[in-house]
Formats: sequence, structure tokens, C-alpha cells
Amino acid sequence: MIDAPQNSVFDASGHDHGACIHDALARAETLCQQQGLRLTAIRRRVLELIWENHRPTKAYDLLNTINAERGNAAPPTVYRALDFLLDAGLIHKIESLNAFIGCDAGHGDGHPKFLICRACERVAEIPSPAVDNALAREAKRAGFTIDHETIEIGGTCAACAHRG
Amino acid sequence: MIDAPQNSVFDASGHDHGACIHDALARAETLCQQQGLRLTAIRRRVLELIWENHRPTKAYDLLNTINAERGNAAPPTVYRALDFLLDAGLIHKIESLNAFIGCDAGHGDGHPKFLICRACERVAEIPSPAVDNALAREAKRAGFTIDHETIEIGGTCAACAHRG
DNA sequence: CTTAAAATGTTATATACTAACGATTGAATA
DNA sequence: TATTCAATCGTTAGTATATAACATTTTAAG
Repeated sequence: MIDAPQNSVFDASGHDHGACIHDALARAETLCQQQGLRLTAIRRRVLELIWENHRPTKAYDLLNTINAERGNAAPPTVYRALDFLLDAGLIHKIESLNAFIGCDAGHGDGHPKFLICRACERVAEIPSPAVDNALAREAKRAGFTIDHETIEIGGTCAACAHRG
Repeated sequence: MIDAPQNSVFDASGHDHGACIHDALARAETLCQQQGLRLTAIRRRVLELIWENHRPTKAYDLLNTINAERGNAAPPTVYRALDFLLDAGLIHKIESLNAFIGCDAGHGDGHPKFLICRACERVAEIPSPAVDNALAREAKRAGFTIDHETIEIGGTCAACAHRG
């Protein structure tokens, strides 16, 4: 009963973290190559740190790490890398946490939506055509054209609820 | 003067702005009286400024205004008033803008959801049981217990789209 | 090679928010 | 009415988040 829950979007069982990071970086390399974008050393390292952390990661935590490694990072160093990664669709910003998380490519064509566990700080990026459709209907009713959706659902994941 | 769009949740036609502010403050007075909360001068003024602006309003804009009026406001002056108003449900925070807007009491029991026009900066608070239900189903599927929803849809309102 | 654009380094500053503690106010009641 | 305790507010200081502006370096294209 202490095991991680099965069949959950938060499920980490069978998760090879090293492979997960590696895959994310490989996907980033491919995407940048395809789009003619430059995944420079700093940008790559920032993306890697975000995936290593595997939780919403703060800009200044990245800054401190990079500084420890290279010694000469200032805020713009990190924010510029983050801006690049956001524009490339390789990370998402969690507005309600002022933090950043890797895009897990699980949301397909829809807008990204996040379940955020306040207990373990993990985030699940979920697809939901039903939510997208409902929002599209509301927007249409209002004559509103959607550019971007910020959908961040805070609460408690199954595993943390079980732990009490 | 900004043109008033027609037939929209953004619709401001037939909108008597003075009455709108007055009504919001009257609702606040009533609610505080009912709940035994104290709508002090600062809190009342902050709420009034937010409604006067009728757009997402930044804490430091409030601070500057209050300072011009009273001369001795510091950040905690404004943030404490904002915390009170948030707790009382009289305003909402728009996370994607780090700004605050009056609660228009239009969302009923559901979680608040916002359509945010990037052109005119106006915000419509929309109810949508369909969205709430779809999210509830997704959460249930994931074994996730929802505490709070941040739903902020950015885009262009009908009036701004028409203006080109 | 040259050069223009992109990326990065660097300094400074703006914006967002909170901790801590003393002073004041106000409502409840001795 | 005086006392008192909690809520509110004033004030100082500090931390966290993010951007402006301009100099320098790197890179890809001509």
C-alpha cells in the first residue's frame, strides 16, 4: 500500500529518470535542428537542469546552479535561455508558481493543462479535448479568439492523498 | 475613450461605470457586514481603485496612487489590503499578469475563469459548468483532488478583433 | 576574411512580495 | 469608564522575480 499508485498521470513507476532526461534533450536537439534554432550550451544546460529536477524549477535556482558551474551567470543569462525554451515550446511556465517545467509532449495539439500537487510539488501535464472543447465553445459564444491558455489545477495527487 | 463592444461578455454598453463601482462597493459592504469582516478605509479604497480601473491592476500602481493620496503607504499597506480582499472573495488575482481584478459575482459556485483581451486589457469572468465538469472528470481519472483552479485564457475580444 | 546578426556578458534597476516588530485602533467586557 | 486583548496599520528592511540597456563575443552567410 506504500507503493506509488498505478495508472496515474503522476505515476513514476517504470520511470527511468536518466532515460527521461536523455530523451527530452534528444527531442530538443531534433526540434531545434528542424526549426533552424540554436540549442546553445547555456540553453541546453538550463533545459537539462529543469528535466533533472523534474519539478517546477525557479529561475534563480537555475541561476545559482549555473553560477556554481560557470561562475559568471547573471539573471539575464537564465531568463534569456528560458525565453528561448518557452518560444521553442520546450518548456512551460507555471504562472501560479513562477516556475518552469519541461514540456512532456503529452498534450498533442491541445493547450497544455497542469495538475499540480501541493504536497509533492510534482506536476502532471494532461491532455483534455473535453476541456479544450468546452473552452472553445465559451470563447466562441463571447466572440473571443484564443491565443493562449493558462490552466493550472492545484490540489493533491493520489499518492500524497494515500500517504495522508 | 475606448469604444464599447456589443453583445459580448466584454460588453460595456449600457454600462454605467459609476453605478458599477458603487454596486461593487455596496456588495462588499454587505458581505463584510454579514461575515463580521471590517472593510476599513484602506481596504475600501483599494477595492474602489481596482473597480475604477476596471482592468487587471498591479499592486504597485495601487501603491503609487495610495501614496499620492495619503503619503505614507508602503508595500505591506497594499498587500495586506489585497490579501484581505482575496480572502473575502472580493477580488481575484490574475496569475499570468500579476494583477488583481474585482470579482464580478458572475461565476456562481464554479471556479472563476477569465478571458483576457491582450489588446484592450479587459477581462471577462465567465461561468462554465462544462469546463468545470470536464476538469473534474480529468481530476477524478487521475485520482487528483482539486483545491484551486487557475484558468486564464488570453486572446482578443470581439471588439478588438473588429477594430483590426 | 568580412560583416551583420545572434548570442552572451555586465551593470543597473524595476517590479513583486514578505518578515518582523512597534504603534494605534477598536470592540468586548471588567 | 477604564482595561485589555486582538486586529489593524506604520515602518524598516530584506528577499524574490524579472527586465532595460549597452558592451563584447560568437557564429553563419556572403
